[in-house]
Amino acid sequence: MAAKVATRPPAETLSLWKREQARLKAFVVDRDTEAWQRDPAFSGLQRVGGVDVSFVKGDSVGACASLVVLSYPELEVVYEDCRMVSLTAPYVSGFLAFREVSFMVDAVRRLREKEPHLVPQAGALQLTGTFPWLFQVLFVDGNGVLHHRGFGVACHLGVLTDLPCIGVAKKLLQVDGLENSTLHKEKIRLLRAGGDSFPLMGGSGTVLGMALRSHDHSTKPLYVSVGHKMSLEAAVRLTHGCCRFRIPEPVRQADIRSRGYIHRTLGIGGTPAPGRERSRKAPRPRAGPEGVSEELAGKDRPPEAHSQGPRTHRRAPGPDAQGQG
DNA sequence: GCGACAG
DNA sequence: ATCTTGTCGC
Repeated sequence: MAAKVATRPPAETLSLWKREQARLKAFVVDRDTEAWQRDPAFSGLQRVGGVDVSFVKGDSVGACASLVVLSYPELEVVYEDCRMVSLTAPYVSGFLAFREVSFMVDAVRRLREKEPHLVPQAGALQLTGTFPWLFQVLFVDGNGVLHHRGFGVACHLGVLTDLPCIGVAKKLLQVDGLENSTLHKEKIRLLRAGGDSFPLMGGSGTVLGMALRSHDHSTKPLYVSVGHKMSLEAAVRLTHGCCRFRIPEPVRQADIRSRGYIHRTLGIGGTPAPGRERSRKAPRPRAGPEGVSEELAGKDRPPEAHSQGPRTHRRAPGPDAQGQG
């Protein structure tokens, strides 16, 4: 049965949420805090994470939250955690975090708890200093400081977990004077190669984020903004370095896997199809967080097979990611 | 009434 | 955010 979640929150609630955003915003660090972030080749970066929440169609409560960890620079999945959750807050633009962020924090906490179990081959993972985060930066589906009040979900998650976070949105949030104008579209047209970008300046003269052409064969840009503990420049450069396709691989894998989990668990649509769960050829019912298995690791083929076409060389994620001004 | 609306 | 179907290119 498709349960329903509260409709639009009363103004009083939104007021509280705004206050909470303002309170937490003071903790955002919008500069590089880690050595690898300043390294031209991101030397020392070994693990990148991605989070996403997918929804059950026709059900405003049921969803799947997922966290994946990928190796860098190979971008192969080494960890996956999918979990069914019950949403309590509706989606309100500007308040996305209040709908999704708690599940993401939970997933991070689960990983941190079972992390000692997972640290694999001692040689393969040379995390110097080693309070060994299994991942060192988290990609978030949504904006960071590019937000109505400068505190999008990527900032929110960053502050709550104290982790470096990058906000990656697929559409421009038209805020602080930013608009999807003719001029904006023209700037997009001028992005020629993967890694090209231009700054998004708010009315106050501050650069809120960057529009990034994530790879050579992508026309629609990504909108990258600082979440936490990372400079915008490093965020853009790393985002480019994590794009096999338009969407950064950590977020893309989190999305694919959370949707797949829903599909396998509930069947097509929102109908709990009891027959489907087991009748499928895969006898293995679940792939839980435990999976650091090889089957989970490299076994998926990207849907967009043509994107990796004749052009063999990707741009090295080097100092070429600046683009227009 | 019109336009905007991260996910 | 969500689904579907077909089509194209390699």
